[in-house]
Amino acid sequence: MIKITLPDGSIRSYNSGIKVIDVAKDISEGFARNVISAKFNTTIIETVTELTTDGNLTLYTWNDAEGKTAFWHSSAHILAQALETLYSNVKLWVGPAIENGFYYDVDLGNDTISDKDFKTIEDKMLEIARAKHDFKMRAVSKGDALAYYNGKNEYKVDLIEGLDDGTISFCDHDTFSDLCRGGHIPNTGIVKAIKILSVAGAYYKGDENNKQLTRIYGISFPKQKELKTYLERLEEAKKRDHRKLGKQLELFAFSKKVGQGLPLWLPKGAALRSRLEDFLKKAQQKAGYEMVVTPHIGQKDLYVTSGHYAKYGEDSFQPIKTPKADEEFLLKPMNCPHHCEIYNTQPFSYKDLPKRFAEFGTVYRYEQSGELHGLTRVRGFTQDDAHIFCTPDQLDQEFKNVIDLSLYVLTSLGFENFTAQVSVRDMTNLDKYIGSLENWEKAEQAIINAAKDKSLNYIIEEGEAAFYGPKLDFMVKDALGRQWQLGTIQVDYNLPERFDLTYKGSDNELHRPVMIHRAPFGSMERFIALLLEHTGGNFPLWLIPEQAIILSISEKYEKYAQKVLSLLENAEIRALVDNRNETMGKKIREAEMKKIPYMVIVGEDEENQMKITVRKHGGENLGLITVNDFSEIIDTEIKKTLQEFKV
RNA sequence: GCCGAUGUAGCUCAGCUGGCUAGAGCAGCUGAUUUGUAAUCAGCAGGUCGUGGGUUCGAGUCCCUCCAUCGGCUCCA
Repeated sequence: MIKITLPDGSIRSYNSGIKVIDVAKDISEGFARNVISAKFNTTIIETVTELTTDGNLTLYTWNDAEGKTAFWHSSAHILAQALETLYSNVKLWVGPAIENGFYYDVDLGNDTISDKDFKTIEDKMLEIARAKHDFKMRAVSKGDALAYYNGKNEYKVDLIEGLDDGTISFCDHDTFSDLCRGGHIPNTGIVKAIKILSVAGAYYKGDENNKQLTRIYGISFPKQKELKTYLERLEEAKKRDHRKLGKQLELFAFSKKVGQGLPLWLPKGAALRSRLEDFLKKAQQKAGYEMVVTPHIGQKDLYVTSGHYAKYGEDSFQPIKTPKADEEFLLKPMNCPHHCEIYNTQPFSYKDLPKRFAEFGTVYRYEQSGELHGLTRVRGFTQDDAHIFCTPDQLDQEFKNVIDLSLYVLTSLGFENFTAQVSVRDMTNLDKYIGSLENWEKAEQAIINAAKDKSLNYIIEEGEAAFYGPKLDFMVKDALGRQWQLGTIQVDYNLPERFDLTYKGSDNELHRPVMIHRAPFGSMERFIALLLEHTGGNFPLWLIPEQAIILSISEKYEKYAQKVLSLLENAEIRALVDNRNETMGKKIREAEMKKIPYMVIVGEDEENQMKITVRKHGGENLGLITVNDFSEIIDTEIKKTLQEFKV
């Protein structure tokens, strides 16, 4: 009898139906344990492996993350075999499962792969899959493993050299063998549908000084139908792409002439953006921030003092020369140095702190051209920046306050599925961090406590902290599932030191304040991009450029339409009139495509009764109502989505 | 920056293996129509086919350069 722990934790016992195919060593979590590849009856197992603990078998199915990982990792093996068959000089590096699918990094020698070759690769993979080869794990000694790859594949040799003898295993299927730590489906036949998605260059070990390998991305499924659904979803997601919507809704544009990565905000986009700024300004004012304004450039010396010049100087925009030979300015890549200098304009006592300087500060960074991406990654962008200068004792409370503000911002705009990434020190390499151990300890605890306290969905990333302090970043996914960082909260012990910032303590001695960098939106550009993708362009009513469009049934009602417009304007509703000589059907269609939330229809009936007919975006008809009623509907909806920030 | 792909009218796209004055729909303009909940009809106008060079009797189509965009890599708000 074999007991099976199901993914939900429940245990089921079976007398038969499980057929153990193979046992090998699995080192996936750094320790050896037995692995059993199993078949369950013959049908259910589209499933996947196989972990034994205390003689129990944990069965993962296609619906578990672990199951998908094993499924896709196994698919990567099939891809590798296909590539070895099709390309004679191929050298394999690694082929892991990723969130959606898998990839394999290979050195193709002199061969290249382009999307014209995808079909051939897919066909070869399907051929291998259909043959139902079993995946078999096999423990191999370090010597044997090295001997196998020596002279044939320097990448694998390099990898094996870093491994401990006794932890090395291979996976075989058909005539194909690959160094592998395990996690497979029982056989290749379970993979029924395969799509090669793209090729890309990827640096060996992710280091851009190394050779660039070819990375082939693919996805596979146990059923053809699932592949079809997946590809359809991908198509759907592309429709929500902020670049497409931004053009369609006339929010922003790019111009080759202005330069890549430099967005131009069109009237509607600019209005939306300033509405967002006002929203945050209002909350920040309540939270005790003071607005400041600083120039877009600064002397080179400013960034030498801050240390940014040494770090980014080479990669930034070239210095701006002036008629004076020895004078140099830089476009500002960040606002912090300017804000430090604002702090330095007057002496502060501990009673004055915290000081919170906020600015919508536009910064410029010379990002690599291949990195630019719509509004999410640009070369000129505006941060909703603020720097808080406080005493070490105030850090805890300030951090909590900033999280409150960030949460207010994110939830007010409908972001619910965000994660918080807490970046702390690499404890094995403490030398690279500046600031006292005690302060770091305090700050890291402050962040983790705050994250717990606010019951954030957070993960702790060790070693991800900047050299100057720990941080917490809010991460959000775009329409295609790519993660982006939005808001950020960073503790900084470095700049106060470099700019020699001080305050007078109760002991009449000078002390060093702690600095917090924070930006709840992250940047206006990226935030609006992700908001576009989240809402599909159906922004909250308080934010959307046009709240209502007045559609006249015919040109005969133009006067009445204009009258309604002025009434709506008086009620502070953003509206426009479509009085073109077109049919109602067409006007509605266009208003729908522009995603205008309310369509106000005026014709003979409306004019006679001094009322309006209202249709909501999507089709709901609110019937014949007065302008006052409509105005109240709008007010109510806005109040529902836009709450005041409470300190 | 690197690997791969793409670039035809304001927008979305056709244009096969190189062959007459480069096409369509939408948007625009003009006219007709005066419209009741997702496209009224007709006409007109609109393009140095991303840029520069090359091959050819002939290039939107083939080759090279550069620019921009897209998918990744490294980096990051």
